[in-house]
Amino acid sequence: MAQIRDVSKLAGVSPATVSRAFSDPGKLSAGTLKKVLAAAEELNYKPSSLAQLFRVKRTNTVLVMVPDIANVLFARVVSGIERIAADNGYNLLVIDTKDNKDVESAGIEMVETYRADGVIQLGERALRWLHRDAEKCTIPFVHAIGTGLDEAYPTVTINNQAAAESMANYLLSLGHRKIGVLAGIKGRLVTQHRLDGFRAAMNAFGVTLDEGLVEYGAYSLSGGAQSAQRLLSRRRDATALLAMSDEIAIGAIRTAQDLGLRLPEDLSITGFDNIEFGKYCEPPLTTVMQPAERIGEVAMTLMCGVLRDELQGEIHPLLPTELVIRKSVCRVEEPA
Amino acid sequence: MAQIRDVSKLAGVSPATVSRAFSDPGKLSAGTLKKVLAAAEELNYKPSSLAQLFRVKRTNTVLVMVPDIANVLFARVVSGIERIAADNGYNLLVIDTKDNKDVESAGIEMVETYRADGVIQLGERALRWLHRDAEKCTIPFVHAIGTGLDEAYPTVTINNQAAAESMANYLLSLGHRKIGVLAGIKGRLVTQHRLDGFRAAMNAFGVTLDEGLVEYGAYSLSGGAQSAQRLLSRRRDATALLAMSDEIAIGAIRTAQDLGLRLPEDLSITGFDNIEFGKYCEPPLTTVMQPAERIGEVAMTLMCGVLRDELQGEIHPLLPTELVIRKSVCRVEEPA
DNA sequence: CAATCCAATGAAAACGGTTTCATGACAAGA
DNA sequence: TCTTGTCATGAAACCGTTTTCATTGGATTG
Repeated sequence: MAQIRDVSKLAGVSPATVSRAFSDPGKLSAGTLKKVLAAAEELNYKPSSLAQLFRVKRTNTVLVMVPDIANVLFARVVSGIERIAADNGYNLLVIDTKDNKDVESAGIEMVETYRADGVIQLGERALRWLHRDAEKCTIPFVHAIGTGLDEAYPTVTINNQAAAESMANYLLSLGHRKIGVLAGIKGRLVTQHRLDGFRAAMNAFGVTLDEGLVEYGAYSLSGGAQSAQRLLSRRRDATALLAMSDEIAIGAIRTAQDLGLRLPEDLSITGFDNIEFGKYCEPPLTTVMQPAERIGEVAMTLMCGVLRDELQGEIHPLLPTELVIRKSVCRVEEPA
Repeated sequence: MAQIRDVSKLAGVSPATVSRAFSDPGKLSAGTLKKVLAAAEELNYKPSSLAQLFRVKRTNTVLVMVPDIANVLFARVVSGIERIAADNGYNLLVIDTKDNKDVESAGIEMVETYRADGVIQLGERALRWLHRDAEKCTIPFVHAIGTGLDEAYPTVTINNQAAAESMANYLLSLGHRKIGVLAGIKGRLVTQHRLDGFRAAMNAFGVTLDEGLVEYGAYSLSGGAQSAQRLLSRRRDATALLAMSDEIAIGAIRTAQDLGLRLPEDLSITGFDNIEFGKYCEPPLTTVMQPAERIGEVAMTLMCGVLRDELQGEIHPLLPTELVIRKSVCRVEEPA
């Protein structure tokens, strides 16, 4: 590969001039610029990013840490991040953390050792706190699909509590009182918040949450199928199941159907996220829309702000969710 | 951030020694090593990747170009790539090409300008050929989920023709003769190959493909729904629909159900890929398994081979597929 | 004991750009 | 005409490592 020196020689100018021809063409006279560009073209010269980045000590790269890249929701968020990153000339380094603490903390190191300018983390834990000296950890950091709204770093997520509450309200308004909950993973804050929202809605309706009707499990199809299996084999009095993700819901639908239940007549089921598959289920899934791509876009936009040191506006945006009513829920006859 | 010079001063050695303490500790005497490590620890020194990489002219990074990162199948392949990359100390730069030629050709430039050591491309077009001088384009390149088996660079994919053929055979063996095809995008080679396999199977059974029964469309849920809509509104004599992806199939199931068809009694439907959702459909989808994660793993393994210049063995592996029989297909009564 | 060899280390030259600072030419203003 | 300012350009320092090559002292060999 040709180097700047080769070009400068061929064009009869200094390396500095060649450098300027690429980084700040306005600084050169028209004649020199043309000469340099011609020489560069002839030698097929392209500045080495490695050398450039090393010199300016920026990588133009942001690291995205995903708990599971194969998960539909996360993949959509990444897609949104990617779009904005591309628009702003950033590259994306993607790491699938597999929920593993060690690889998460490696992320910080990547910024400290200049492999990335900042990190966007998706999901529960804010890896920032894994740093041995969290208070002093000042790397550019954005947390998406998480929960820490009171943190110093930007976060972008939805109001999980309110979203769950609105879904519960919908169910309640249709007469459901015995509502089972297919919760996600037990310790998770998201799970907690959504459960809180559910509880709040129930309380407002004067009914208290029956702990026997909540079942925890993985945020996945099989997790949903299993949770539903456990719940349904224990309790058959629920008229509706509120699942904490569409995947859980779809898994539950499978189980319910295998158990011979008619949906939604015998059992209403609701999801959360609004992934595309929900629309194609049988019955089509009633759910709450979470703007996944948008979350990614906003997260990356915030990251751009941080990196350019011109962050402005809300740094804890709460993106709007929306009830998506399809056919997996029906009215339940009020007991006489 | 502390630099090598700071550490060397504190430890009372030369920068070279500090460098060796990290890159090749065996070269140092036990005493010096301990001294250096202690000094580094005290200053919280970590070598700057940027400087290291610049010096050695490698990035330890491979670029992955995905047509659509939010697509379930591609996301799984990326997941496989990621696993192997992590195991081998490589980072992954991910670009969502959106099927856009311009961003695809930018990928080559990223290698030429030292932003990545090589590129793995997923999907149809081998971007390598976008290079202005393809023959001379010698960047490390691996093509996955593509088709060019005769190329000079490694490829990893499945035998699309054989896979489609086996599915068609299965359908034929159950008595189906009027089989509709929900093909993917028309120009695509994958589509072509799968169609070839289908045609071969039909011919072997002595029935010729009815062109009126093939419908092209996007490889997506909505694409499948629309293709099915078009096909079914035109022709109602098909007893089975062979879809070229699970998403197409699931979209078609929705359409068929909306049309009031009972599945599989009135219409059998088959998919392709074996994404997880297929298992949870109603009816559960009969499909052909494509080992997505494995494809990713193999692709990255090949890339490691190329980068280390020790490529050995088959460079055009054809990964095994497998018929996954569930419930979306039933036997059709032979006409008397 | 002298001659060799080896292991441990340091000095300094890369790596390929960017950027600062100096210089010279030329135009405008006094 | 002399001064001042501006613009285009070049020389050289610099970014933080790695790596080559030279040096030293101690161990090994004949």
